[in-house]
Amino acid sequence: MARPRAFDQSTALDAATQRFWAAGYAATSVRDLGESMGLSQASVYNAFGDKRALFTQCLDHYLDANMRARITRLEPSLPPRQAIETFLHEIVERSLENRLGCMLANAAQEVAPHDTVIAAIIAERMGELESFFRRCTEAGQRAGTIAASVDPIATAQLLLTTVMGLRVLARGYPLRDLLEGAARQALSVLGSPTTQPTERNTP
Amino acid sequence: MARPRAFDQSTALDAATQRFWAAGYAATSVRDLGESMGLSQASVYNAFGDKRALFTQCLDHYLDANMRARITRLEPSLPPRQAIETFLHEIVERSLENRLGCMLANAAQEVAPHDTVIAAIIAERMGELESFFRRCTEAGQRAGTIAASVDPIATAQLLLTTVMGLRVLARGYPLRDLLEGAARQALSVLGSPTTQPTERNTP
DNA sequence: ATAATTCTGTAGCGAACGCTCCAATTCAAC
DNA sequence: GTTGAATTGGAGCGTTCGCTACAGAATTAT
Repeated sequence: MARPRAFDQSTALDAATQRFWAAGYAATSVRDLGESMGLSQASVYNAFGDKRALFTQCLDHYLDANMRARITRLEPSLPPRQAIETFLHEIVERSLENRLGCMLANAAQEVAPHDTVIAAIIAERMGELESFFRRCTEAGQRAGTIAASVDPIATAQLLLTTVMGLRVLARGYPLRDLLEGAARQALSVLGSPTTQPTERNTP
Repeated sequence: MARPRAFDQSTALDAATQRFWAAGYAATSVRDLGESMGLSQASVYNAFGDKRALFTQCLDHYLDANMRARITRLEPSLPPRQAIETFLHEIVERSLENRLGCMLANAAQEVAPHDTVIAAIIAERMGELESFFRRCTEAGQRAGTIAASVDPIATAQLLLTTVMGLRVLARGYPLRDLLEGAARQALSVLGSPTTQPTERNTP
């Protein structure tokens, strides 16, 4: 009983996400977003609300498609220690492919201090990543691949911090050697594997 | 033979730095900066050039007054391992005092990808911090307070990454327990002290 | 076909942006 | 005291900002 949308909502959200990811919130105008999505400004507002509402949708979209997808892909399919290692290695590779960094880290720095709603989203998602690292650490200890002496909570906290730090370096100091060295050293807190070696690509 | 400035250049730079630090580059207008400095727009442009030039001066000013000052204060006055530990503890404390995070990390994320000159400044300063951590690690090994088995380069890379990560978390997930746990775990890669205990505040 | 309802592009709103011009003011040098 | 160079505040330049009003196009229920 009404005219249907001439564009795909999810595709448009992808395009907008890419823009926000690359340029940040303040430096991206609604005109830029419309151009990326192939829409007029009116359609943007009609379909997504105002700029801030669109940003939160993009942030959720990004986190579902990247961080959460990575967790749900790695956690059930790999031994816990390898899941942690692969997560970090993938972050390093993605960080070297482009210098966009992580939209979560970018948003945490630019938007969170001035927007309590978005800050809550960010804190929740960071907690989600921290929990993933803690679950994997504890599972690795039960499996004997991670030293029983390490503190799973502090380890998860360090790994979360490391991921965020890597994402900052990806934007400001993007050297492969640096990112790989930091990731390798962070993983060293898991201790030597006690049953089977799970290290990869470490000369 | 000319009218002198009615304001102190350094004081004004402090005020501008605070503004940029809190709100970022794009979200701070020259009118905001003038208001913070107590100057009209014309005086701002006359004394500091355009907005971008002012930002680079603020960034340098911030880094000299914070990061570099911290290094030059700690490195000569503390044993190397304690210098590293104190550096991280101070970062945690500063991060909990306010949620401004680190202007270096903020700039790396917001400005560096779109400005090669500022990107070069940022990379150089990050290298400076990395070098500090490496020097301290090597000195600690010579002094016997840091395990000889650790890799000083990778350790410095991890510590740099940790500092950047802590600064992101300070803005998006500012929990004392999280920051302290991450810092403690990062310091654990230095190994157990072999001569005298230098740990502090670890229950 | 007609009516009802939603989408789309254009145009434009007021406000804020970075930046500049200019007359008035101020103070060291002479 | 006069001169001259630099600083100052205010007005305003053109542009872009987030957002909206509105008329026409497009589609389904009747």
